[in-house]
Amino acid sequence: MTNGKISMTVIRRLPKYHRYLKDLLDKGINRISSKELSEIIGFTASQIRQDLNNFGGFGQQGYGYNVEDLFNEIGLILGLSRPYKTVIIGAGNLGQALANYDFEVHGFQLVGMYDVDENLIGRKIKGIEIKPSNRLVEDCVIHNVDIAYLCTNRESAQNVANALTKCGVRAIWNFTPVDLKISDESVIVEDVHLIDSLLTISYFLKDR
Amino acid sequence: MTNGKISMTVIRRLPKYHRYLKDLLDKGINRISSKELSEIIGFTASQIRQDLNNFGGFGQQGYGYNVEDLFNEIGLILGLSRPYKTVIIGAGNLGQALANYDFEVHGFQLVGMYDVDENLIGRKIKGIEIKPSNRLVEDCVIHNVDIAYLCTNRESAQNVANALTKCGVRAIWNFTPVDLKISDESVIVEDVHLIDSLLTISYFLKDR
DNA sequence: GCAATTTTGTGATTTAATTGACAGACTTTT
DNA sequence: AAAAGTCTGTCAATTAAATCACAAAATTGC
Repeated sequence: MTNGKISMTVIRRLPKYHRYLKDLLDKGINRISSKELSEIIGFTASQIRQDLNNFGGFGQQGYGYNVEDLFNEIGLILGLSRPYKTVIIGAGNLGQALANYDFEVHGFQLVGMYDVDENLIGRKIKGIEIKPSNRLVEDCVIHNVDIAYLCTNRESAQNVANALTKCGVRAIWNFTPVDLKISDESVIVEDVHLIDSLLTISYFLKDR
Repeated sequence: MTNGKISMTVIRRLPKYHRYLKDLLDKGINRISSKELSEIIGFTASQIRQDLNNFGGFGQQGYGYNVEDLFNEIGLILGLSRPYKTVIIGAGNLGQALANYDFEVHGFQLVGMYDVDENLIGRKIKGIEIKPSNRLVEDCVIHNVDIAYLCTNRESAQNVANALTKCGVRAIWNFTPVDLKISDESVIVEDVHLIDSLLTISYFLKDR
C-alpha cells in the first residue's frame, strides 16, 4: 500500500470495480481472483492488482479477493461511508431525470430543487418541491449542501456556479456545456459534457 | 500529418477544441496562436500543436491558426459534415431531456422515440410521437438509423442493445448503468455512466 | 526590403500508465 | 503433514502520453 497521490485514471476505474463487485455479490459469489475478475471486467489482471494495491492489500495469496470485503473497501475508498446532501438547479427534464435516479441508495440525499420557471415552481418531484432559484443560496447554507447538480441552460451556468461556490457547496456536477471557471480550488467540478460524448461517437461513425 | 492510429485521449479532446473555437468565432476572433488557446482551454500549447498535427498542419508559422478554418477542420474530423439519424429508447425524463437538447444543430436528427409505458406512448416530444417499443426494430431498418440513445432501465438495456445491433444501428449512446456486451465489433458503444461520475465526486469529497 | 519577432511543426526527452514476471504466502489435495 | 497448485503484491520492463526545445517559416515593424 503506497500512499502517494493516486492518479485520476485509477480513480475513474474504481466505480466500475464497485459496480461489478456488487453484481458478483448479488449473484452470491463470495470469492474472486484478479484473473477471473479481469475476464468479466475487461481490465488486465495485473492492472486490477496494481489498482487495488494503491489502497491496500485486500487479497490473499492462493485465495484471491473476498468479494464482500473488497466491495465494502472500495465503497469506503469512494466515500460511500457517509451521506451527501445534494440539490438540483434547473428542474427541467434533465433535473427531473436526475431526481428520479436512485442515487439515494448510495447516500446521495436530495434536499432541494430550484428553477426560474413559474410553471415548474411548486411542483413536487419525489417529495421535493421545486423552489424559485432565489432561495438557492439561503437553502444551501441552511442545509449544508455538499453537491449541486447543475442543470441550467448555458447562459445561467457560470452565475449559478459562482453563487454555489460562495455558499459553501463543495462539488458541482456540471451538465451544462460550459467549462466553469471556479476561483476556489477546493471546489470539485465534474463535467458531464453530453455533446462531447456524442461528438466522440460521430468521430468514429464518420466514414462508415 | 501522421496517419497512424489516433489515440483515444486525443480524440476525447477534439470536442473541447470544437467548443472553444465556436466561442472564439462567436466573439469575432479570427486568429489565435496555440499559446493563446492554451490559456483559454487549459491544455499546454505544445499539446495543442501536437494534437492538431495528428490531422494536418492547420497553422502557419508566425501567425497561428485561423479560427474559422480550424473550427471547420475539426468539425470535419469529428464527422459533422453529414447528418446522423437517431432514435431514443426509453422516453422517460432522461429520454425527453435528450430529445429537447439541440443536438440537431450539429446534424443529429431525431427520427423516433420508443417506450413500453402506455402513459407515454402517443405523446409528442418536439414533434416526435412516442411509439411502442415493438416498433423499434422495424423503424430502425426503414429509417436507416445511425445512433440509438439508450435510456431504458437496467433490466431492458442488454436486450434492447441486442435488438439494435441486429437492425443495423451503428452506435449506441448508453445511459444505462450496464456495460453492454455487443458481439458486433463495429458497433460503437459510448457509455455515460452517471453513477460512475457521481462516485468520482464522492471520492474527492470523502474526507473534506 | 531588412531585421526583429512570432509561432508553427516536429524530433527528443521526460513523465505517466500499463503490462510482464516472479518470489513468497496461502490453499488445496492426497 | 507434505507436495502440488494457486494467486497476490511488487518490482522491472514496456508502451503511451505529455512536455520540452528548437529549426524553419512566416509575420510585423521600421
